Amino acid sequence: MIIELFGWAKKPTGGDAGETGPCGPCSEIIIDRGKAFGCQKKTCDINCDCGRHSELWNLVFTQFDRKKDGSLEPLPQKNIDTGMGLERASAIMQKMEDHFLTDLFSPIVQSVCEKAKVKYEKTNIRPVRIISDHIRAITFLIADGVFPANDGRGYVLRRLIRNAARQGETIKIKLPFLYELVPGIVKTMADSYPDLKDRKEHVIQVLKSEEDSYKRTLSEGSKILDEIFQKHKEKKQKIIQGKELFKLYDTYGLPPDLVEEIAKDEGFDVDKTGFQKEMDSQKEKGKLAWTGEMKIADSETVYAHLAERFGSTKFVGYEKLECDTEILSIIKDSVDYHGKIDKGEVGLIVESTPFYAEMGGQVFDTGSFETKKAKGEIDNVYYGKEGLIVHHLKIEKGEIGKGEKIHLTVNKQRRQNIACHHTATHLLQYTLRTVLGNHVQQSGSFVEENYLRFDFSHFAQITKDELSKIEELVNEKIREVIPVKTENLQLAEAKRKGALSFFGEKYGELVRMVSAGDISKELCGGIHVKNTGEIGIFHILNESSVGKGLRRIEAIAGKPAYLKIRDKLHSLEKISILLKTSPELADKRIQELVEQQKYLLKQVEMLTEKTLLEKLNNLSDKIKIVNGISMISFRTDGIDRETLRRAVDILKDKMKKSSVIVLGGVKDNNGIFVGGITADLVEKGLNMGKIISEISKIAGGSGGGRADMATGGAKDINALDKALQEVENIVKKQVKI
RNA sequence: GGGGCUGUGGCUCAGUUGGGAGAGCACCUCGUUCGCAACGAGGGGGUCGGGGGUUCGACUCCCCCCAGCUCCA
Repeated sequence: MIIELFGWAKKPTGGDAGETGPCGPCSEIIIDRGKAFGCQKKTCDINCDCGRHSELWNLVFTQFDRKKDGSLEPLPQKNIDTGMGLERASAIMQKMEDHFLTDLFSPIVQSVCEKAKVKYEKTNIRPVRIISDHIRAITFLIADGVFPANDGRGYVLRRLIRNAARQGETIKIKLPFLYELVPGIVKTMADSYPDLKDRKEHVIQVLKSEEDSYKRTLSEGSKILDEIFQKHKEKKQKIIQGKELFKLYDTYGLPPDLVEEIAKDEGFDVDKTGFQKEMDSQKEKGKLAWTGEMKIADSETVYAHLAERFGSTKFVGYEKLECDTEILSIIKDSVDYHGKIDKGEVGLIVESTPFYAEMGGQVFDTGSFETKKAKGEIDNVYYGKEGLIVHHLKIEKGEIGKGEKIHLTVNKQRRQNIACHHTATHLLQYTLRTVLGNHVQQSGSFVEENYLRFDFSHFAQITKDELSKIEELVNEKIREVIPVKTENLQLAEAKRKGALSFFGEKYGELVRMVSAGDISKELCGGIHVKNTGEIGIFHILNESSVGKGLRRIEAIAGKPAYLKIRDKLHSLEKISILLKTSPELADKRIQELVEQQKYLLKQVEMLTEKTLLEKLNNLSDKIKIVNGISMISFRTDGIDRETLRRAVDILKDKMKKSSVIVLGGVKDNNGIFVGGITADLVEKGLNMGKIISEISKIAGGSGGGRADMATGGAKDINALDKALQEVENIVKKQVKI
């Protein structure tokens, strides 16, 4: 029997009742699977969670925006959210009680059980279900090009992996194990998702590496936890505080339930409510930091309105660099503006444009505009809403208004440079796959006027040799002057022709394929040169790691590359002139100089020490003996703090027991004091820190240190000698006490 | 985007109100040994992640930046 229910839904992503945001009425289709599936109780109805009634499908008619005061404001754009659970549907179709026993899941469940050497029953059910569910999601996410990371969707993936790993432990499977489940999933799902097969190795590699790294994180965390146990045992405290529990999780990634388990073995309790408190306050902080987004939300609604009214902006930039068109709307301060505007910066919507808006990793075009009465610059172009291109104008002269004709011109040189970099990026991807292997997969890219960045999956460091080879091969393809073609095709047709698509990117049915001869075919909406020869030069600037298994290459192409290389050569030339050698020998020469400098510094050190020793040898007549204590208080200028300290050490060594040494001097117009006393005097209660502190004060400075060694400074250099004379009196005073 | 933690010799790390940069392993030299992590003596090696500031003096305190780990969104 099918029951249809009507109700009210908050926004589909959840949240507390009474929360603000989009909402509307909803209907749910609930299926009554018959008494046999239920709890048999008389009270059993659709609210009973016994499993007899199953929500098969739901529809949410989102049409209001709930304000803080509880009022409902109609949304400018209404929509219907609908969802039907595939697993539920198949469970019902196959008349199964448990989703995990349908043919979608049972092979996965089986392999998990085999791996863990457990049966699918009792307390094992929960962990096995979680692992089965997660590993499937994990496999698809990684196959779609997501990498474990600490933000965004990559973070969601990481959480899934860690949670699954955690569940594995409860049924005694040791990390790493998840990656071994991947082949089974690929086998089960490959019929419906043939792409999965090609990505199998990639998924396994990424997953295994993430599992290994999690294992490391856990063992690092365990060390910290052991320290906590140790400390608490000393204090005879048998509870792990909420704050500590939170810190273990927040900072070291140790899940609280794992800590709880280990703690129990050690006879400890954990404060879970305290943990929750800390967690809530962190969430609160995160929310507060979000308020800065409000303004953007404002302009988003304006763009939504405009997109509804005018539809997509017609892009003519593939063929033309300038065009005449009509002003449809002017946006000022996030409002659709109706009057004339003669100054400042505004957003502009037109009927058609040659300007490329930032998308697919390619930077926007810039350029200029002109109407009968006005002209100015266009310095930013972006999508306000899907398909709606917004131009950011700087009006320099005259005034503009809605409905007027306008002439738009793209900056040609800049556009050409961007095209060079974009095509170069495609050649780079081809080359990477040739040199490093087909596992290379684009995971991000950015192209602008004089720079390109390409992130891709690769599991080892790239050697210098490989890097030169890559640069060399790209340049070779440039010199082969290969024509670059673009064609619009059906998605299936493009795939058949072997076009590379960017995993995780959504494509419509009709796609644009950019190909350079036979070597590179990619689905791409960006701007390209007509022939690889236009690129001229390609030069790699840097190679680095962006994260685990992810590398980044930064490069430069076209005229900017030529200028860059020329600058580099110029500075090399300048360097070689300074070094009085040829560019080829410059590096060796620098190495020599560095070594020489090190040697010379050491010589200087040795010499100062030597002269210092000679000086100190002649000091015996300056020793004063008072109450059995040998005292030296001596001025020697032009010596730095470090050397004076060594001098004090040497003297201490020479004079052996019961000695007080204070050296003072002026270096670079600053007065310095350094003093030391022998260990036996420290025991008697003498304190050099105090002595230095006092004499520094006399000379208008301050100072201090340890009982056996101290340093200080003098601002009043003229009082330096007087201060040194005072040493004797201070020592006498200290000895009396 | 917002927090937390970490960054010290080739490696693993210590460094306690700011006051001489250290240990273990590795390396080099000499000697004793020559049965498996040999021993003893001596030695080389550090912009204390980078840049500012406070101070007589900063590995240590303050500010900014970079990298890694981690949590939240």
